[in-house]
Amino acid sequence: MSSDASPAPAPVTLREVAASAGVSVATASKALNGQGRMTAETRERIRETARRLGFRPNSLAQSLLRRRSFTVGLLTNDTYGRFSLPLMSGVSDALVDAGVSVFLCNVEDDTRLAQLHVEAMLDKRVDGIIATGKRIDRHLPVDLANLRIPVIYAFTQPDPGAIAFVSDDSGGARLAVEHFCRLGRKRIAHVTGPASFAVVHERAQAYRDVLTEKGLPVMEPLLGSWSEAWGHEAVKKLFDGQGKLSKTGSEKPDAVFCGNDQIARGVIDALRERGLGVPDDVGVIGFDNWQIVAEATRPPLTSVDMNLAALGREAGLTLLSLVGGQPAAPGIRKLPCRLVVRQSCGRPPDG
Amino acid sequence: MSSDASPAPAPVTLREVAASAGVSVATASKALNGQGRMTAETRERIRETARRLGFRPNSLAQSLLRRRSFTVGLLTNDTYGRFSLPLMSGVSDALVDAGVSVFLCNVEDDTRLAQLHVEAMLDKRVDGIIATGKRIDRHLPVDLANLRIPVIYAFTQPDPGAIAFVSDDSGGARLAVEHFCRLGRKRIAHVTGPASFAVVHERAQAYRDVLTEKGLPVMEPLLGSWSEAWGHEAVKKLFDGQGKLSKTGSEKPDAVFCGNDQIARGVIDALRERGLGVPDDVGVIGFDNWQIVAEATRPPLTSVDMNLAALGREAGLTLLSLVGGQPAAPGIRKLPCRLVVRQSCGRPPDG
DNA sequence: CTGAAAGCGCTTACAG
DNA sequence: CTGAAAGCGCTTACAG
Repeated sequence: MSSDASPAPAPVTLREVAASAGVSVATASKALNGQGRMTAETRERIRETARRLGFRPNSLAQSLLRRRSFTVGLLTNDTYGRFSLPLMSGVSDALVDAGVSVFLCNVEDDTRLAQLHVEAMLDKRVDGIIATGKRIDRHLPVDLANLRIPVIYAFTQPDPGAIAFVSDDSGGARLAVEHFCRLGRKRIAHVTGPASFAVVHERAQAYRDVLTEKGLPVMEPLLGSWSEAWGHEAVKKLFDGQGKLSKTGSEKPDAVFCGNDQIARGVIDALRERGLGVPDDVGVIGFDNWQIVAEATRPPLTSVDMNLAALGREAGLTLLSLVGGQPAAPGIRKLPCRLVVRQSCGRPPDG
Repeated sequence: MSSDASPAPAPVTLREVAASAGVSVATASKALNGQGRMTAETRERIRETARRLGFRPNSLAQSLLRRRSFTVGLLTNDTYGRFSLPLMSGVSDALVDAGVSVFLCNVEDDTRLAQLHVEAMLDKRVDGIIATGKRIDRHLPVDLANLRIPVIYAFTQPDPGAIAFVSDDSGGARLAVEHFCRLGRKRIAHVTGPASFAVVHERAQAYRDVLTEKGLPVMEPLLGSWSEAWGHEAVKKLFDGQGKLSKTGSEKPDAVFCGNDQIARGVIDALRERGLGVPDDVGVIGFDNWQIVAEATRPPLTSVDMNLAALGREAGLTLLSLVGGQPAAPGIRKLPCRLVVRQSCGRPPDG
């Protein structure tokens, strides 16, 4: 009972199991671990005794011997994290079945706090560390380069020579733009976030590449903030006054690929407010597939999903194999995004 | 280096420090822990040696002796959790300074998974457990009642006789409705979530109580889903046809208190679409203070904040004191909400 | 003032 | 086939 002040009964130890079964602790240990050689009856008797007493080995003692704590540290600065959360749950899922538990370390952007957490992890002899964050192009405020345990970076800026998993933003952007092309859209605009984000450039380049490949006009991407308000403003820029399509003169876009779902939401609302139909007049695709936003948008938003839970899984499994002594090549692994189709793009012309 | 296959150098042990300083491990231990009696020079020499070698005590060994692992388990089923996240970061912040690390256990609504995590926690000899979830009136899919370590419930249904922290939803609702009254609103409606949620009734009752106290007309709360779509629909019900105010006949509301921010967002959008101004014609208040929604709403949404980070802090500190052997009375502690005023309610009449 | 010994709970060679 | 011994890295009475 949580509120009961009575002294908690100590957990039963191997020594007690051994005594109760009339064997030595060594034999008891071997019986339970399937090690050594003994009669099947002895082994079964010991196992039965352990079961009866509710014996569970003290993981701290085991860790001390094995030099392996079956814990890992998960560092993140994405406190209110819509990015961290799926990633964390992916990591956790990948590890729980291996009996590995995850320490959650909220480091904010605070070097002192980050240092504190890293030291706590090291003191607790975690088997490895996963570093994650809220953007791919920023490093956590702490140096993880020369630890004596494996480190995996996921969705955050890695140290040189490290192993990192990130989403393939370029591929994700291609998915979106190619989807528009497949639907017969011809004048595709791109409204995205600030120039200070690496992904803004990466996605914009993919946008340009696809349009160039398809022989469609490329509009200069509109950079702004990651907000609905910017979505509204961008629609004003795109649909007021003369259009700015490089090849076709003054025609208005019939599709907008947005850098995130909030921008897309703003774009869709602004289009509706000026009497433009989505998807009939203009198709819209977002990025992040933030379910709660994408589904509330009218109509529900088609969006690029970065597969962050899968990314977390991969990071977790790779860390596990590193801890297990398997080698792994350093470098940045880009994991594919996927397009989640809802109703903001319409059907193919022949569909 | 994470990707380097060279054998990791073992961490330096107390034995090495002792050898290097020319003392016994016992003396070294005492020197570093400020225990025992020895000359100031000896102590300082040992400390200096430890510092020079980068000695950090193995927390696993210490835990084994002290019967205290300086870890706690945090169970949650709020995977994509906008509720869990601030709560978790509150817990983590409260504990990190005490050197206590937090195991993140994502149990979903899966009994097997929850059991697995609880056993892992017990095996790892966590000092205590914090159970949290996505709603106050649902129990996690696992029994935490008779563990031999303290358990604190936070924002989830507790076991009888346990210690729990929850938000004061009734008080939060009062805050909202009284704010409307203070601004001179007279016909205040309430649009909220499904009847299956306890908080729906608790908040609705507070809504009725305040209006009754103030002698204002009480409208029957409109129950629906926690979605923007329901916000739209509710506006239709409230503003189409004849009004349904019990005392004043057919007058339309001049204020809507919403059960969450998404409903509020839908209400505000719907009002604007029918040409009603917020806050001039109708004031709107939400619940949850989900920043990203509240700030994107036009105008930005006044909302009730459940202070979940503070709730997490309290839960963490209380667990700490329980672990430290302080007694604490069982029962449910309701922590106050706060009203975050933005622009959806207007200024007071004389403001 | 300092060190040898015992021990936390377990595992793993090594004897018998 | 089973057990005594040593040891993981540390701390804490207890001697000296």
